[in-house]
Amino acid sequence: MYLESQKQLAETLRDVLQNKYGVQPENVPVEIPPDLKFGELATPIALQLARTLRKAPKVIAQEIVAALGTVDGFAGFEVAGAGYINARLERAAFVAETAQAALPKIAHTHFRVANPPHALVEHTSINPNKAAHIGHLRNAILGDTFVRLLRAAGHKVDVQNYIDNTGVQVADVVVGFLHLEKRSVDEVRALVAACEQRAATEGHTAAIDYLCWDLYARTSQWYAEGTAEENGARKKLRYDTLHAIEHGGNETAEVAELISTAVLKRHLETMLRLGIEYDFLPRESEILHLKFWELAFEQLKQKGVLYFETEGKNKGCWVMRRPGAETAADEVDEDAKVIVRSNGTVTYVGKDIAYHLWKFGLLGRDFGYQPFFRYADRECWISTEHGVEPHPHFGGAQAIYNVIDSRQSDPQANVIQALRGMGYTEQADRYIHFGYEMVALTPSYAAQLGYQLSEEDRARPYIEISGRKGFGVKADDLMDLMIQAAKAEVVKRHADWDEAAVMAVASKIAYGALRYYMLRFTRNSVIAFDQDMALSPEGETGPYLMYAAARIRSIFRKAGTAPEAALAELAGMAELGRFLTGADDEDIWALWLRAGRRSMVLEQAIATSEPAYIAKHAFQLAQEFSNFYHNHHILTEEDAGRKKFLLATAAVTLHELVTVLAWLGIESPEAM
RNA sequence: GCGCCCGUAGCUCAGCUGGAUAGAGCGACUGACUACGAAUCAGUAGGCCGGAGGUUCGAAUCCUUCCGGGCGCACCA
Repeated sequence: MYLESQKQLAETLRDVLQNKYGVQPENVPVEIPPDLKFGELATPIALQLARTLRKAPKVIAQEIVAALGTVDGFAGFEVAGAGYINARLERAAFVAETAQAALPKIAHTHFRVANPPHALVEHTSINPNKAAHIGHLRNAILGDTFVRLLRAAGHKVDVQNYIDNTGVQVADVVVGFLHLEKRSVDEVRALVAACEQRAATEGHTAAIDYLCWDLYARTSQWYAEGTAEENGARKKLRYDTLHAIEHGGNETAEVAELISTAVLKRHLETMLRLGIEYDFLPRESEILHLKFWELAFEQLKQKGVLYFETEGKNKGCWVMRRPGAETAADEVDEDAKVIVRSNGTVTYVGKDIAYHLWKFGLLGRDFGYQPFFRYADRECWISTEHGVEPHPHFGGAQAIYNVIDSRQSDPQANVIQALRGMGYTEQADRYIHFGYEMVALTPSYAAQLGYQLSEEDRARPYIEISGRKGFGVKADDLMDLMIQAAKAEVVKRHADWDEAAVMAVASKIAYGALRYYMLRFTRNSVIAFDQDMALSPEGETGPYLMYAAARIRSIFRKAGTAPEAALAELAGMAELGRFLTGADDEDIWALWLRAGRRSMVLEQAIATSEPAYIAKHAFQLAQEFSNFYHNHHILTEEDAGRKKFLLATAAVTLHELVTVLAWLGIESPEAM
């Protein structure tokens, strides 16, 4: 609602400027003033035009206000400060329309886009060789939330989780199974099956991903703990194993397939706990076996992006210029990125270029598809060499978002550079590296988890999770710990609830707390995770937001009416203005204004690829409601009309809060 | 050496395309439950926005430079 008012004012201003001064500024800024006393919208346009029009800003502002006259939806305009134009909204109309928009039927048609953009979001992408950890959770939660935002805005979105099932990390656990533990293929197969059975009864700590977590650590250690000669042989074994897996069609590759598939299933289960689902799982093995690279290589050579180096350190390689590289034409570009090695094999970036050509539908070849994992209402597909028919089609997107941590911005930039060099500039512009910083632990939480910290460590703002130092938290363990902690709080307050009820609510609180904590920080800020901070009922946390919603629901239970009914009643009320103009009513107006701000915040969050804006918005909404709740007693209000209005205010808050929390992937319990 | 990110209140962080008195949470201190859930709310203290130049009517925001911190820069995946 707010967004519509803002756009309308900008348009009207544009007309006025054109008619009166014959100017067409690139953009007409319409902002939200720092304080309600300045109105609900404001523009500094007169200040901007002062120079070109050679007039005092205040004079221009007055002229514009005069020319604006009356505008639908606005109560008036005034000149303030050095030359601001402040706009006051027609409050009653704004409230009525915001309430209307919250009614179910209208809400659904609100964001129907005629020709929806097709976006592809890739996130999670965990090496399928061990259990997911806390860092992976930030990736998946960020990606999943962004998917929800795009879908809320009416985009068509495919969610992909890229699986590197033929990489060194998988090779390492395969080395562990075959050479440290000396198991045969059949033994590994039996072990995978046994783990699955045990996990079904004993829980996920008995599952294959937990087992691999330890084996992977042991193998990594084993590479370095022998004599120099032994270690050399072990390194060779590692790369021979890797190459056998890449090549396929042998027992080593079969073990890799068994392990990576079983671990992948576990990752999907882990993420499903947080409501995170995928549409398609493209695997590295198919990119290799379906020879995506050969097609890409032809294109790259043809378009001159790759050239064969005949001099210098990269002699004998096919290389590509790095973005922003400047070298004279006759000089050897020693800094160039190698795409094909002198032995003829392709590097990681090369494979990634091929994969991204596929994403944009520019490769001319497709994966085979087969169903892999069943969700409540849909199927998750996986790539395969020879797929089933019929199958859905993925790829060919107009825009892509890669949720990958910031450290990988260099290879990402190389892929974008290659696309640009091939003339796919539009695609390069819509290739978004959705980067984010790492998740660490607060020193106190690291200590709580049992890690030994030095004096120096304790003074740090955060403790980095590091395989080398042995700091790591499995995602499932973390969620279990959080549920236990939440459970203790729920039991304290609801001694009469049965175990199932307590667990259901405790899980919602734990998952919501976790998701909110991962989302409240902007992407390029390091998160120092702390369970107690995330679960705190006070402050900017998930539980605080859920509590606000639970309290509103409680009001409606006591009032004996439903939020929808309260909103519907408001629609029929006349003279809403009388509830919005009193000296004590400013906080109510502020709340409606916040409630009407949803689409504005959504647009901003998508434009900047920053889900944290939504988290912030949800918090402010809850906070303003709590303020309102303490200032106005709803159920004892004697003025019947005013009581209805207060109830509708609570109803619109609940509706907005629940909607926005759903975008964040957070469910709020009825009571907590 | 080159490139990217960061430096805002005691701590952790917001601050939208430059705009009105720089905000929030936590922590500290004061208050508010015989009214809808106190897992709450209200208030107070706390800031030369890393330093210095510059552009602008206007800079936490843009440019230059320096200081301090983090991360990248493989014929590894």
